[in-house]
Amino acid sequence: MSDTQLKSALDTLKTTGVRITPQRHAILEYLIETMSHPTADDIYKALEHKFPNMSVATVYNNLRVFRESGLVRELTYGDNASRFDFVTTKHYHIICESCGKIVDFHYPGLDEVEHLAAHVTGFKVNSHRLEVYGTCPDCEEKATKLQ
Amino acid sequence: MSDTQLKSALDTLKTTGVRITPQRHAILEYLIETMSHPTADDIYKALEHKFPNMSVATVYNNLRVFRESGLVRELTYGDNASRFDFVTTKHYHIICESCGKIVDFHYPGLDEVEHLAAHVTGFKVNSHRLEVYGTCPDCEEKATKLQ
DNA sequence: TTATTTATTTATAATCGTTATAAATAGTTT
DNA sequence: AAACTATTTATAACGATTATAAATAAATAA
Repeated sequence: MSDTQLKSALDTLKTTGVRITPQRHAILEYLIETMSHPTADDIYKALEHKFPNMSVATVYNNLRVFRESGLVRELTYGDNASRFDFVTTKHYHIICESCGKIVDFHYPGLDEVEHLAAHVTGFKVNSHRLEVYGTCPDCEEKATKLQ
Repeated sequence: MSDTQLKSALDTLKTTGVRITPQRHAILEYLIETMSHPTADDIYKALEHKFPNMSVATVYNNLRVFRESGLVRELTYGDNASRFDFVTTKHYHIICESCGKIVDFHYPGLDEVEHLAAHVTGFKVNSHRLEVYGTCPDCEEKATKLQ
């Protein structure tokens, strides 16, 4: 299944005239197979045994290429490093404020909010961002144990 | 009305034992009276005629104090500068992807999303963030004129 | 095939928002 | 007034990201 995802992603790149280099292949592969939401540096470190000479800039450059092709979503967090997410189905994120863990959850699209916002402000709406913040079960348990 | 907002904000600070310095007063005043969502640097520049010797660090320090007191909300945008918003009523933001303008809009709290997320992931939920992205009327008009 | 053009990678320096640090100043308490 | 504490200022440092230029690889033309 993740194999077909990779193939389809490579196809998308090919049809838009983006060359598939070994580095790009590896970054995509890693993004698909990992269940985490890695930073650029995570990816860089995960692949350094395979590409000892790869530059961080290459990771950033290619993540931008993937983002522009719609294959990857960038999750930005203020001063902290962005996290990157291979786009599969539409989902939202819940983030642990204690350890930073990001977990996916599904929710029917909030079309209503978009419509209301468009109506009230006169904007032409493109998209929205929704994130939920809290404490994950692990951190919650640790916190209660300490008391 | 913004006068009572300022007074109540100063009260909040006083009761939590935070000193009210001229700089803090001015920053709060500016945040309340401006209808924009300024960056730390915007605030710094807006007040430099009044406080020629004020340091940028002072602006950042005090915005952090205000945030921790719950008076101010920080809106983070990846690599770009954070924007700061005096907390009045609960509202969401719609952001123009062309010029960066931020406009407020109201929407009944998305409690349902929080509940679902908590249920599905086992997290203890604290808050959420929702933003809508699009093009503001001004930029939309400019875009159509160019064609 | 070889030559030429173009895209990509690498290495490194630069940028920019933000924070840390330490000295100077102002305010509070004794 | 003296001692203590909070705050401001000035400046250096940090860390994520981007810009730059040279080196390399791939694609196309001759």
